[in-house]
Amino acid sequence: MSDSNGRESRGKLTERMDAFRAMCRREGLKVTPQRLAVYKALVESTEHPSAEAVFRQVRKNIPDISFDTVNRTLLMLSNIDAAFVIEGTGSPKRFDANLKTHHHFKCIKCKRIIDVWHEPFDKIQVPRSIEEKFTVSRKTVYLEGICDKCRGK
Amino acid sequence: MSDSNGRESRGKLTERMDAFRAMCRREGLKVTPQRLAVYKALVESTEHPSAEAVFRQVRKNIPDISFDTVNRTLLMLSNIDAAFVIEGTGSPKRFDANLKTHHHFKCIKCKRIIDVWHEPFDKIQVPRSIEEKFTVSRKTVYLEGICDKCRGK
DNA sequence: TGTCTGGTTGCGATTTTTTTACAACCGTCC
DNA sequence: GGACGGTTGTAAAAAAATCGCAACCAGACA
Repeated sequence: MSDSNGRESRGKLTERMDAFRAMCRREGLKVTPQRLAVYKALVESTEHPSAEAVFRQVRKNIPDISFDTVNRTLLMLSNIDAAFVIEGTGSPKRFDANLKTHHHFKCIKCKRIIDVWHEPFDKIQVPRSIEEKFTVSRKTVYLEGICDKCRGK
Repeated sequence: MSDSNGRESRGKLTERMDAFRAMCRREGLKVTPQRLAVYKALVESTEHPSAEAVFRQVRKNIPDISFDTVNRTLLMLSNIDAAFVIEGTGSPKRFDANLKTHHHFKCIKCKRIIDVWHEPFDKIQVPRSIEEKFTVSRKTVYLEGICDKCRGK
């Protein structure tokens, strides 16, 4: 179950953590406290955080974790399709563990990334000419511009 | 006029260069040999090159140009809407001077970016809820996956 | 055409972001 | 409980982007 924003409700966190453990085992990856903490931080964030931001968050609970481990774990998550790197036009990489089909708007001023929930976007059909040649693993609508907070300036 | 790929035909290069001169003047920017060379290299490329790649190309004609100038010029081009930074999920930034509405497929293995020309994608409508709050300056469909050349491996 | 002015360039140095190497460590399996 | 092999932390460096400044030159005007 999810709320109107499509975000998993709080009670589902335990379930997602369990599912994550299962994914790791399925992939032959060890379930370590660091990985659990990184995944949890990403799932709980609504900010589409960078590795640096996840690092800051995770460090509150595991002060000795290294940035490298956080970064490697995030890349691992996108490898096993437990999360993905958000499309966008600049560094640093930004991550998202919300696997429900949705889209993004990115403010080019404040770099904020806002979820866009819009049925018609979900239904776009990849043309056959592409589907025949390429294996499309991700399709999404990407919007860019100025957000409400930055527009006033 | 453009061919079936939407790419400007060769004979139009002079026109585009003239148009670029005009854009610079309109923006109060000086027309320098470096800027002309960078813009020309980007227009002539079909590779959606990175700053580094444009740098390598431009250096063939202007051996003493600095990377910094190339990079600054590319960012300038996107500022005046003569080009844009391509959406995508990793560094380095990739640029595109083809302003005709089109979309991209990016191969996550070889990082190649392929133009996607597909009418229905051009017609997607930004939902009112977004349009009311934000100023959308760019909207595009972004596809990601494995390209034909990488699939065999 | 010569001169002036302010934007532009090239350089060097820095910051930011990402990646690598490797020894110590610790989940997992038996 | 013990062994194996993947994982972690550390330090270092590679990759990418940015900054400050003196010399330079495109554009404007005489």
